[in-house]
Amino acid sequence: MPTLDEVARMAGVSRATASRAINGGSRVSAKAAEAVAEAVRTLGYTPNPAARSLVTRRTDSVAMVIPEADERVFADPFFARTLRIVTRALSARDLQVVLLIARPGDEEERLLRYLRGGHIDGAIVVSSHRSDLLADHVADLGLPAAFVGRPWTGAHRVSYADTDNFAGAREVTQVLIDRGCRRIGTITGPADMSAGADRVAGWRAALDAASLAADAVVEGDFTEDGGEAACEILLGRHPDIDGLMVASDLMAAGALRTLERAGRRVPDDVAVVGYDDLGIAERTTPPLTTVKNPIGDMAEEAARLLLAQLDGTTTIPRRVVFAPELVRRTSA
Amino acid sequence: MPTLDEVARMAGVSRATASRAINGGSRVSAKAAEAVAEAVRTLGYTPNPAARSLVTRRTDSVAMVIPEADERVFADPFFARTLRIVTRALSARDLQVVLLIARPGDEEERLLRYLRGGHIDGAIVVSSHRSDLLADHVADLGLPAAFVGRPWTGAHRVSYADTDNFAGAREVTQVLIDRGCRRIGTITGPADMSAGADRVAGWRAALDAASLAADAVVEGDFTEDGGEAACEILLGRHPDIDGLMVASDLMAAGALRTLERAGRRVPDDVAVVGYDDLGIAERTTPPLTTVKNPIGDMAEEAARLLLAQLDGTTTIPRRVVFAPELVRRTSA
DNA sequence: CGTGATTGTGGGAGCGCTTCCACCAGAATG
DNA sequence: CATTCTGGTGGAAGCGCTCCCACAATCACG
Repeated sequence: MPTLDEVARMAGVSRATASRAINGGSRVSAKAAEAVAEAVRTLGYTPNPAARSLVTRRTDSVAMVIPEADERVFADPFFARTLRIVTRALSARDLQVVLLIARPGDEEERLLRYLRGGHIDGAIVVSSHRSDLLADHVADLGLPAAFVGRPWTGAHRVSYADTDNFAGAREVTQVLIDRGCRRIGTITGPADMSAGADRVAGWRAALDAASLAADAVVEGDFTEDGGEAACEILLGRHPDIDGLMVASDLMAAGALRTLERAGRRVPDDVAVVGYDDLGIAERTTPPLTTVKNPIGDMAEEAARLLLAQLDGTTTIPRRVVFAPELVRRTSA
Repeated sequence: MPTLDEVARMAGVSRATASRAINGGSRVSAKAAEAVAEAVRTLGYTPNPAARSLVTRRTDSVAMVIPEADERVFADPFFARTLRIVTRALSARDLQVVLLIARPGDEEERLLRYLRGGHIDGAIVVSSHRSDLLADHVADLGLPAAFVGRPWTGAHRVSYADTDNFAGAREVTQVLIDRGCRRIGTITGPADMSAGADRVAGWRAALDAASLAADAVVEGDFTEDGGEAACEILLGRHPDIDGLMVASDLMAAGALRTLERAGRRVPDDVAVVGYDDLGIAERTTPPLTTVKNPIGDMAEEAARLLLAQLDGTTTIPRRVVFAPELVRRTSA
């Protein structure tokens, strides 16, 4: 590996000048700059990132933190999509994305050590569990960071991009009410996640406004199998259900399987709505009426929020909330 | 940020002893080790990775390289699954995974600069396009690396884990032959990917052995919409088809949609088999007879192959090929 | 009690880079 | 002609760490 010294020697300049020429090039004569460029080319020189980072105190890499048990992480297209978009947005600025999947509790200490250790300049965190205190920890560290989805705890101390899950859930539940459903149940997301909690709240608000009973509730886990099982329980407890708002399309796909097995026609016997619209909703039979979760916007915005902090443009926490959008198909 | 110097001073030892105590601890007295540990704890010391890396010439991080146009990357569950498994396997060894998604051609130069630049100790590459010369480049660099899936070019120069796509495709095509299909078409993967090419070859071999015509071929792109479109073309050209081997379940799901629209019953009019069995195959109607692509095994093995090189255990390229496994469902 | 091994320790060099600072030529100003 | 600026340059310090090496202390053994 060639070093800056060799480049400088070959170009006939000092190491200081060579360094200046390579970074930005202000205060360097055209002649010197050209000689350095030439030397870099012939030597195939690449600056040693460790040495550079040691003095600049920047690493030009950013962590993408996913505090989930990793079995769940990629079953949901949510994470993959977020990861892809964040990666693209950041690599446009020559930042590398370091992937950190940490089981909560278990590996939290190790995760924090990593975040604190100067490996990375900032972090994008996809986290909204009640139990994890990542937002507080990150705020304590003073680490530039942006959250995708409102963190359950410490939300006011960090920047985040979110969508209005409450409004989205209320709106899609209203679709059920408008088509005449009178006994409307829900399969929720995990109760310890902000998206889960907000969506039940939206469901409940719609029912309350229509003076309908809001007691047919079963908690799911955002997986397809979980939706299938939850729907069975729900059907057992409330056989008279004629409408079902499921907190994610993946769970809704599972619920549809249960309904079919139970001989309930969708939407005639039971109308079903989902949430997310990440592709799976159009492939179910029947295709799901759902709410578009603008995760593309959220992920991009989170990247922007992080970049603003890295640039030092701003240091006060900002929140950006995107509106969800109703998507009508045939399941309700 | 506390430095090693401060730790050493607080522990009442030299910087050298403190360093030894922190790494491994051989040739350090119990008393000194304890004093250092105590100082580390109270100071909240974390070694500066840049400084350490500068002298050890290791970074303890590994690149996961995905040379695909990123729109395609996460539509297929293949990448997400691979990524998850590799990440888990490597983080068990305290290696961080840096995600590199590079559009081929376009950003190849930048990718190679990154790989060469000392940012990472090794790479896991998911690549098997004819056009990319990553295997050769990586071999030229002498960078420890392992490929998931046989690279199209330079395969003999690098370690890789693969599955026998030829055998798998032949076997699943035989299912069609055995059930009495006599006019068997295929929707292939991209012709410039080794998995795509191997699977058509397997299909062809099965038909040749049974003395059946092997001319009903349309190229697909491993996406659901692509499968749908390819199936339309195929049906137009060869309306007499009674069997269809599709090179991926995702494409097969699209093909099933086309068949349904065309009024062909599956499997009675046209029997269909897919490839991959990554979850989607059980959700189609009817569920797909397919071949299990052992990507979990492949990803884990690739991680192992890389670790072996990082440990210096071995330097000669090794290949590991996993057997595919037939999964019978109702589509054929 | 001398010799040689063994264990623990600290001094110091040096990894490759950026950046501060002193310097110098030459242009612009009084 | 003396003076202030400039733009351009190189010397040298120092980022925080590991590890080589010299050295001291302890031990085993004849």
